Formats: sequence, C-alpha cells, structure tokens
Amino acid sequence: MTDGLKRSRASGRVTLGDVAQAAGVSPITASRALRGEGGERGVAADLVARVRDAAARLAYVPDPAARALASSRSSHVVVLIPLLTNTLFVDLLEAVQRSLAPAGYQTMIGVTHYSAAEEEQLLQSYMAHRPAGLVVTGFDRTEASKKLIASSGVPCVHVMETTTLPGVYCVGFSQMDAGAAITAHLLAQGRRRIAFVAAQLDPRVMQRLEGYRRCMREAGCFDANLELLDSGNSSMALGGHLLERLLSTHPDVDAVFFCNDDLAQGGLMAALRLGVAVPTRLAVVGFNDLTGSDQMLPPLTTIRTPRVEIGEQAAKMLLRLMRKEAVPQSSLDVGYKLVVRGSA
Amino acid sequence: MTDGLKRSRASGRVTLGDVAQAAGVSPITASRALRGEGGERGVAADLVARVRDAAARLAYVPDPAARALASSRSSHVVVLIPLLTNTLFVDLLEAVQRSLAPAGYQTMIGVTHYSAAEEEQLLQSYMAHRPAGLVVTGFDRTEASKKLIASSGVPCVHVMETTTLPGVYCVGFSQMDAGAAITAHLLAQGRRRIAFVAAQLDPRVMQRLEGYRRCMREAGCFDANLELLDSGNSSMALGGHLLERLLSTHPDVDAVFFCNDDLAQGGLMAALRLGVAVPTRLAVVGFNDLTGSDQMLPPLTTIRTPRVEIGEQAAKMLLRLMRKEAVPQSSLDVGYKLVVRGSA
DNA sequence: ACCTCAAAGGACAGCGCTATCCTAATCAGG
DNA sequence: CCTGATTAGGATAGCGCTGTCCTTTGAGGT
Repeated sequence: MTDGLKRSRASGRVTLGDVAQAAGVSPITASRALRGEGGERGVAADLVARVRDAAARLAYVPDPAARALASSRSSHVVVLIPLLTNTLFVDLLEAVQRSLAPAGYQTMIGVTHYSAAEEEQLLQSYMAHRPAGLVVTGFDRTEASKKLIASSGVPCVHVMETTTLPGVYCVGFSQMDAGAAITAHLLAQGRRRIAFVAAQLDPRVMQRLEGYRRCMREAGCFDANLELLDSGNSSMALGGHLLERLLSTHPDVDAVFFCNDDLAQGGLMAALRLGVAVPTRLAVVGFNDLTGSDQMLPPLTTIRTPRVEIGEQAAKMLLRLMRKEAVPQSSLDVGYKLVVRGSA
Repeated sequence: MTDGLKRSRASGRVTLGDVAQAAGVSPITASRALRGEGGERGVAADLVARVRDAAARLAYVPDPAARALASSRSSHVVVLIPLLTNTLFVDLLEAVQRSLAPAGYQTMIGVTHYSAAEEEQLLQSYMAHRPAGLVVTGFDRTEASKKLIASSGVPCVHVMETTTLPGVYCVGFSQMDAGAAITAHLLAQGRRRIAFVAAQLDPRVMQRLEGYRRCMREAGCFDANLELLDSGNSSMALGGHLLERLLSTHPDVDAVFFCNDDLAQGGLMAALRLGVAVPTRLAVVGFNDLTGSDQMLPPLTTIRTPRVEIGEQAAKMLLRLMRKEAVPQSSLDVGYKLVVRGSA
C-alpha cells in the first residue's frame, strides 16, 4: 500500500504498473495499449497515446520473462540449422534474424550437425522455452521430432526444400531441378562424361544427385561409375582429394559436378596444382555460390541459391503465422540461378 | 483445492509442484534438490534422490520463464560478435555455445557489424532479458555500453584481446605480438620491403599494424608508404584488388602481410592470375588461419588464432562468474601460433 | 539438565505480466 | 421508452518458480 511517486517496486525496475499509474489507467489497459499492433482489441486512441507517452517518459522496458510466463509464449524464435561452418546456413540465419528482430523476436540458434537425433534433443530442450516460432531445415527428421512440433502448436516454417503436403509451411527451391539445370548446362557445352562428386550426403545433396541422374539419363550419358559419394564432411581439402581420386580412376571424365562449392573450390585448386586445364580439359561446376567462388582461377560456374531470400521469406511467413494472420501460400518456391563463370 | 492424482494444473504441464507432491516433499525442497549443484544448500542426499527420481518419472522440464521471473536471472548468455560472415567469430561462437549448453545455458547471438552504436542498442534490448552472462568482443565500445554492463551486474567476459585492467575479465592474446611475430618471420626470410595491407580497420587490426610497425622499425625497414589501409569490408575480392594496386604503386615490395586470411587468399589468387611468383618474387602471409588457407597455391603462411580455445576458456570463466566461484585469473592469454606454409 | 546454535525443511509471498470474466456505457431497433 | 447487442475499460486471479523468512530438530558445551 505504500506507493512511491514513481517506482512502487523494490527492484527499482519500471513495471507496467508504473506506466499505468503514470498514464492514469489500469495495468491491463496499459498492457493492451502497448501491445496493440494491427488486430488490437479496441483501446481508445487517446488512451493509447497517453500510455505510450508514459512508457516513453519512464523508459519502460517490458519483461520478457513475465510476459512469457503469463501468456505461455515467449518472444523467442528457434532456428535449427545443420551447421554453422557452412556459410550457406549463416547467410540464412542472418537473414532470418534481421527480419525478425524489428518485430521484437529474439533468435535462438540450434546446430544439429546433420543429426536427426541431435535435432530431436535440441527441440526437446528448446520447446521448454515456449518459443513463439520455429524455423527448421528440410523435412528429414525423426517421427518424435515431428510429433513434438505438431503437438506443441508452435508455428513452424521449413526451409531449403519445398513440399506440397498440406499444412506444412515451407520456403525453398527444387534442389533436384537445380541439380538437373547445372548438369544440362554441362551437357549443352558438349560434355558427356560428367562426374558427380559429393560429400556430406544430406537429403538435399541426394536430391541434386537425382536431378543429375535424371538429366544424364535423358541425354543417354548416365553411368553409375561416374558418381563419387563420400560420407565425410564437406571441405576444400576433401574436394581436392576426391578430384585426384576421380581423375586417377576415371581419366576420361570431361566435367565434374561438385555438390557444394567448397568441394568445387578444393577441386579447382587441385586442378591448378596438378596442371589439369580448366575448363579446356575438365569443366568444373559447384553448387550454392559460396564466398570466394567468384575469385577462383578460373571463377567457378555454380548455382546461386537464394538463401537470403529464403530467410527473409521464411521470417515473413513465420511472422504471419505467429500473428495468426492468413498465409497466402504454405509452400513458397523462390527458385535458383545458374551463374556461368569461367570454369564451365 | 481439487488435487488430481498427477497433474494439478489446467495447462497439462508437469510443474515443480507435481514433482514435489510425487516425492512427498514441499515445492521449495524440490526446487533446491533439483538445482543443487556443487555449492548446494544442504538437502539430504536421500531426499535429493527421491526428488530426482520423481522428476525423471514425470518427465519434468523446468520452465525457464518462471525461473527467470522468480530469480530475476535467465538462463541466457548473450554473445556479441562483430560479424557472422567471418568464420573466425563463428568458430568462437560455436565453442562458447558448445561449452555452455551442457550447463543449461542458452546462447543468444547479437551481431554488431563493428558498430559501437549498434552494440549499444543490442545491449539495451538484450539486457531486458536479464541474461545470466555476457560475452563481448574486444574493449572498443561506447561509454553508455560500458556503464550498462557494469551497472547491470551481469558477469561479462571480453574476448579476442587482453587487458591488465583490474576487474575486467578477458580471454585473448596479444594481437600486437602476433603481428610482430609474423613480420619477424618475413624479415628472417630476408624480406625487407614488407607491405601491410588491411581492410575492416577494427581495433585488433590496428594492433596488428602496431606490431608490424614495431618490428619494422626495429629492423630499420619501416616505411609508412608500405601501409595500405582500406576501410571497406574484408573479402577475397578486395584482397585481390589491393594486391594489384600495391604492386602497381610499389613494384619493389618483396612481401605482403595481409591483416586477415580472406584478404590474403584473394591476394594469392590475384598473384596466380597476374603471374607473380609466390613466394619467390613475393612472399605472402595472412592472419587467423581461416578455412581454405591451407588449400591455396601455395598454401598460406599465417598466424593461427586460437578462437576455439578462446571460446572454451571464456565459457569456463563465465561459468565460474555466474556461479559466483573464484576465478583464478581475470586476464587469460592463450597465445597464438605461427603456421609456416609455402607462401612465405 | 539447560541453553545455544547450526542445519534441514517448509510456509508465504511475490517476480511482472496477461487471460478471463465482468461491469458500465453507448447505441440501434421495435 | 425499453430491450438487447456491442464496445471499452477494470478487477481478479493466476502463470511456475524462487527469495526470504520461520520452524523444527538434534548436537554440543557447561
């Protein structure tokens, strides 16, 4: 009952109650006035102004913990990506974060290391935080994870791939089509013995492989021996090793499709080292258009994947879902782009 | 007053109260039993076991929001880094995250883009979350930021640089010494006209520059014209441009010290393109030992910066601070390592 | 046998906010 | 003029946990 003039709490923190008092309204009205964005629940404009003003004057900062406890929804958005060492996902992450921050959402990152089990565990622990939204990579996860997501009721957007399954929100592009497109480019250049070299065999890599196969079959050039799949982690060094191995076992290849740019960059450096002329003797293409690919010698022909746009669109979609607004389309294909440079 | 057998709450969530009831103790005892790590407040061992067992049986997951509200300390650790596109910081971040996760701390990332103003704003908004700890990069920040950190009482560890200021916790290494060390290596190879090429002129880059200057002066080789500083963002492309510019204006240089590996990698590719023999005609060194530097042609001589160890040690130090344990030393120098490869 | 003191467990209250129900006021239609 | 629908604002009651006392118990000293 002892009301100070400004701060009633012992903690010294400015609370919603202080703002309400300063504005001459009840705490609930202050709460509603401050939150009211868009689909607000009718608070008179002059009251809103008065509350806003009081909040600004007192430098009021809402307490996310109290808000989360009372509403059982936090201001966190959990983003689950396979790896932080692949700039692809870092770009995606940054785009999501940049798009969500202005709306007051905090991003929490989980790294799954391409492991469905690890993802499940991360989900389990992050769900305790009652996140407001969820962004996950691809569709390849355990049944338990899927159930966890579905039963939690937390809005979820899947990125990097697309599906036409109803009720599943996703932003991505067709990895298979992109794989086929760059293979077609090599075929159009007159290449016939085109190898597919891959590491880090995640679902998206396998889809690119399918695109490659489809295209090679249609051209009558398919040969299963031209596929070199390595389960190791993708890196420049591995790309170099794989190219050496490929050239020694299949000296007749005239083009290589590396499933990722870091492998391709390593391959390109190995070719330089070995004195293999690119693109004359051997055409080389990559995938993703990562940093540095345009600086190689020769510059790398690749598929530019729109991860920034994917991140932005996913954030936009998630924002709608979190606000319970209508989402125009649950599956968004943002396409890809063939970037032709010197290597093919 | 209606007590169900298992779940008393309408939300269906298993609460601490449920666990306490199942274990036959009061909620506070359950709370203490479950939290008690190390410096616990005497709860009998058998009770602890009973509570732990009950929690496991009911699959109890504590609510971070409720915990944060009641204790005014969340389980979040805020990590502020300049950039997410520099693998240096990503490695650091991942190490911190990996070290903190087992202790139950969630990492929240803030990207400052090398801007003290942006950092201040991030701090302001993140502090509302009452983080349990803080990891920040370097010491270069606004007075307001410093005050915000100090007055909040949130434990804070500074990374990448060190200081002997009392009461300031930091883990890093001497950027200046490292800069001097690699310059000394070039001098030892008989190089005399050693250029310093830099972009992204953050405080740490300037410290490397100071190390370079000190070393060059001592060797009687100092020439201010050999410094090429560019305020743009560091990238391979820029490294290439800068090397070209340098060679055209100062054809007599016999070595280049790039302040960061991405610049150096770009420089190396440019040298290949231009037909400049490395290291015969021109020695090239970088800094940080980033991904791909060992795959260049020739492989890049550089300073390996121990960002993973910095991350781990910073996390360890922060953990101690958060638990109010004694910290052996407030300033930890983890050193650096000269990695000699083909380019110098 | 008395008193003191420390240790273990519990009762109580409240962190700061919002969901939910409720009241008062406004307005159109018969 | 009355009724019922609609709206704006408020009172109440927690969300799930932990800080801060307070009570109980038993050991140890004299």
